[in-house]
Amino acid sequence: MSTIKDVAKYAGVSIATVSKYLNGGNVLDKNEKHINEAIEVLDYKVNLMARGLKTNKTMTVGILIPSFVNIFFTTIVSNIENILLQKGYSTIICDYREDEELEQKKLEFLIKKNVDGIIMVPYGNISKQIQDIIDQETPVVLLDRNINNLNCDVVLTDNINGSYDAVEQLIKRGHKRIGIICGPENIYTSQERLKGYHRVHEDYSIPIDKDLIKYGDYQTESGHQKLIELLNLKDPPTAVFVTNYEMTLGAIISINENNINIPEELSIIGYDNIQMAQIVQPPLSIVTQPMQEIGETAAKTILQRLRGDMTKFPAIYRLKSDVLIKKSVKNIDIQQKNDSSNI
Amino acid sequence: MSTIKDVAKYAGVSIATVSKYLNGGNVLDKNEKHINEAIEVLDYKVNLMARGLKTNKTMTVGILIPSFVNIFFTTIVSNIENILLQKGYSTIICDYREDEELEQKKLEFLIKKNVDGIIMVPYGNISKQIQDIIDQETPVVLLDRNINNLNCDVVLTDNINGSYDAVEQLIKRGHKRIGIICGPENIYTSQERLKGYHRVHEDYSIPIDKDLIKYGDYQTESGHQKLIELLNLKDPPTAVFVTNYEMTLGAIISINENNINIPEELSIIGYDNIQMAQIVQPPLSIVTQPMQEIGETAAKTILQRLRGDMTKFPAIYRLKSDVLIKKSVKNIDIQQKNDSSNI
DNA sequence: ATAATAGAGCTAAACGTTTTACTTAAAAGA
DNA sequence: TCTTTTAAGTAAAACGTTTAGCTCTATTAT
Repeated sequence: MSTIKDVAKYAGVSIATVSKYLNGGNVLDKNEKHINEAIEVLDYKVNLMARGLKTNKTMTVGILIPSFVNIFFTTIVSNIENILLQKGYSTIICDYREDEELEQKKLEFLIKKNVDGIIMVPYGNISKQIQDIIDQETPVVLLDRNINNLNCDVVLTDNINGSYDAVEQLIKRGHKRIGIICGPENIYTSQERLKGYHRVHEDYSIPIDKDLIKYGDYQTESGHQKLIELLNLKDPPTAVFVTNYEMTLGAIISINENNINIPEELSIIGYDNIQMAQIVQPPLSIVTQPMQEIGETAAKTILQRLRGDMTKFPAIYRLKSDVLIKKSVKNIDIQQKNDSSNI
Repeated sequence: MSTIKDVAKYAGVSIATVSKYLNGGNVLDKNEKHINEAIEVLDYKVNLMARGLKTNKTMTVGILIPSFVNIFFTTIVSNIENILLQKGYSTIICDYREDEELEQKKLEFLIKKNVDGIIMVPYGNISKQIQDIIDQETPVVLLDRNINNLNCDVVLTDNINGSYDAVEQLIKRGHKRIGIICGPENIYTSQERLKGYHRVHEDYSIPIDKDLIKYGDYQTESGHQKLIELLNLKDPPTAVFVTNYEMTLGAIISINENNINIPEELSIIGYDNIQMAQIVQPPLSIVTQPMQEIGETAAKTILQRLRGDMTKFPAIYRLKSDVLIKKSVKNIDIQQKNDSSNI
């Protein structure tokens, strides 16, 4: 492996001149030519370890997500990675398999690796560690979930209004008993999505039956389980809103297992992931999040901070989600009138 | 940030002694105590750049996959990452979005990052680059796809027999006109899966109708498209074998769009990903690959090579896949007899 | 008692860069 | 023409480690 020394010797200039040129400095035209030729001939590649040692930069961003097998997060990561790469940054991507302890360990690991910045989806009780990292001048961008009382840039989806809009669509189609399968009570997105459910009920003056609110754990199996619980209620809901992708999958499995006729017997709105929405019959209504935009915003924000630009810190980006209503939702206004006349 | 110098001073020993201790050397008990105390008090963390500069190791493995949004590959990556992390290696994971040019660029990027080894799923015409990398003593492990005439460790699934077994199940249930949706003709797994299809037909002395062989591109849309083409044949197949996850998804979409009754009108066997197999009604028969084992094997192999152990190079690991037959496959032996008696 | 050996510690050089402070040459100004 | 300014080049130190080769002390063998 040839070094900058070899290049300098070959080009007939000093090491400092080569280094200067390599880092965008001005050199005489003839020297530029010689240096370029030397680099070409010697197949010179800068040693990033040596450079990093001097500059105290690794040109690396750590990314920490709950799971590699969650298409929502990997889509975002793919976008982030591509943007950062273009700017010369590489990424170390870790998942913590939805494990609080592993989350801490992997975060430590990233710090030990001297990453210049971190983009992460927080999960457990990790705000102190994050604060320490920020205090040591390493920028952090939070993804998807906010942490209160933490001065940190964060990119969120507007979960409250996404949820609000979805449930509103159900209400407008005559549904009054609407089940919701939430995530864990202590998770940010879960709280927000439930809040949207509450608000829209309030705004339309529809009382909420506590039995219709089920708390899952954002995993497939809990979606499966909680949907059955909803169906087994004495007075079951006419529609169900499932608040993440995995649980939606679980709910669909339940529906298939029990041969429930969608939307005749039950209307359903799910969350995320358009692919699944397409293969389910009838087409599934969903709340979609702007995954590309989330990735872009996170990447741009960390790049800004890495540049040393701390304007508007801490920045909160709250991106809009979209509600796509398909055939999995039934308009029951008419039927309900029939029902009441039958009584 | 405190350095090894600070630790040495605090502990009252030389830098060399601290370094030796840090790297597993023996020191006097009292010195060990002092050094540990110093590390604790000063919150010392070894500077990996400096270490890397000296040792010429980055303790980093590059991983290159076709797509971050492909659950087959991300599952494998997750397994690899976790094993490598335990051994102190970090990973730089890249995807090339099924783009030959990007594949080359990202591979170069990994090399520029001085990774100690590479695990990758090859795609385009990249054997020369890989050979160069191996020649420069950087170990490479190929995943999922083999490249002929390249001396390189490789971890494969036994695609031929996986495909053979799947189609055999169809034949045993009386199917004689079996459609196959293959991947691109130039891709290794695609060729192997088609080979299995050919072999089993040969072994059961069933002639192959060329019209029943369709070449897709391993993307969702081609599965969608090719299934329709199969259905529109004058003499359509009674069963279809779809040879990867995305195309299976596409095929399911077609089936739903056209309200085709599975398995009454068509039997189907898909590929990979158990989650989807569960949400489809009736339950989908699939060929599953041992993703955990693939990841483990790849990780262990690269670790072995990084250790300098070159026994049995180049090693070829050929792991078995499994065929799960569910209700999406119909036994048409009886019906066929009826059919013929009706003629 | 002395020589040989083993074990631990130490000094100093090296890894490949960047960067500061300085030198030199050329261009501009008086 | 002589001085000042500007631009480019250079020597050398520094970044934080590892490691070869040496010294010193304590133990073992003779």
